[in-house]
Amino acid sequence: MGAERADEAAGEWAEVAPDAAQRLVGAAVEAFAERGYHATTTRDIAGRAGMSPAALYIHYKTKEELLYRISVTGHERALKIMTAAAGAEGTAADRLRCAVHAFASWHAERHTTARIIQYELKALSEEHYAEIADLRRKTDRLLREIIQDGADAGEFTVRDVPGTTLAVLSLCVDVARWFTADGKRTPDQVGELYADLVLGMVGARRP
Amino acid sequence: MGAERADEAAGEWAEVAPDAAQRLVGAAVEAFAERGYHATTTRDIAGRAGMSPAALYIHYKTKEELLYRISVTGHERALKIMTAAAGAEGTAADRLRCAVHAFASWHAERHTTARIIQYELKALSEEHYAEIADLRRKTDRLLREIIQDGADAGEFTVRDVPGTTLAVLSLCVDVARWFTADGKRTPDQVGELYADLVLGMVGARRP
DNA sequence: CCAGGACCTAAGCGCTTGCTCAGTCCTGGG
DNA sequence: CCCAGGACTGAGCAAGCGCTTAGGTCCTGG
Repeated sequence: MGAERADEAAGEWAEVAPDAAQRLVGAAVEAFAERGYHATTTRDIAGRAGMSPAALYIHYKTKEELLYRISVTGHERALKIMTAAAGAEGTAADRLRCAVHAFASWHAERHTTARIIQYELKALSEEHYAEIADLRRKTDRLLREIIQDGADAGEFTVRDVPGTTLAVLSLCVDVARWFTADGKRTPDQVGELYADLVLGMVGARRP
Repeated sequence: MGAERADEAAGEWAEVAPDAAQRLVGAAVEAFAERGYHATTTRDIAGRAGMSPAALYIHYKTKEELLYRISVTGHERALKIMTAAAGAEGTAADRLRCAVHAFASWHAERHTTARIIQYELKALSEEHYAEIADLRRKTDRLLREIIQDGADAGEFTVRDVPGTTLAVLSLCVDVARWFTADGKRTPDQVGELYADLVLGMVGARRP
């Protein structure tokens, strides 16, 4: 059965209580990432968590609430990563390297969660979407500030700061689409490669 | 009604005959791009095309066949763009600039079609997916050859040719996710920006 | 020892889905 | 004029959907 794999996935959601709710969110992440939100049935989620379909509704009001919880948690974690990188010591190039490495490798390491939060936004309710959009704008702003700092300091050569910010975020986010655990690159190697490529994009590649 | 907008979208599918089949594929592109394949109903597609639900099945055997047709046509067009760029005259840098500009701006211009062919692959049947995967590998190979040429000629500074190829493709493909017609950038401007950024990635930015 | 709440299930409701089919309409060749 | 055949529709089927309800079983504290 898939119950064991669902338990593995639930490791990322260790702070969710009670245990049944944690198993359900783990199962939902797995199923949503594999098949997509709309193609996943509540019966499938409950089955992966080793429960009857009705058990889902004791812990979550609707299927959409499950998606929302996953989305909030994921976005908060992504924002935290970007905040840490933006607040680090060093030159703008150091901070950009750090941010891209962390952001890209997170999208590889947690590609199941990342896939859901990046590609199922349209399945959220309007109110929930608005909340998520706010978190996304904050992440965007942090990265833009790093790039703007580097441009102001003459470290970077950037023609279009918002456009470059968009491209860098887009590059990192799309890792979730193509990354597979059985590929030839580890998440850390992806982070390394991407940090290097992005420093090239802003004209600040190390010698 | 949405029928007029579906007709507009069908302009891209001018060679599809008869007329009803063309309107249906236009309506399907619009609906799939807006809501996603699984969230789109056959009733919705038929309705946008101004027909009854049953009319769809005269021209297409299943809903999946409609997705498959869109996917094949889209991938063939993307491959054609990449082939043209790869076969152009000039240095590797010229060809890379040309390829990225064309590929990225196509993903912006035709972002509805592109969104479907890039993000609904998992909804295809196994046989159809295999056929599409072949087209994707060809596109990938063409871009990799350009980058390899530039690296061999000493025009580019690239540590990891397959990895860089993956990143460049990923960057262009993801345009389909974020691009909207009412944004502040035209498809051509996106192509321009992206070509410039990618030349930076390979360490060959023009002065 | 048992009351009561937390947790879970079997069964199933009302609805929507992809798809079918008998029959109607329309067009063009004889 | 007729009528063959393709395009299309109205009605609807079987299956599957999200979600609810009635009723159990267990665990805990008094």
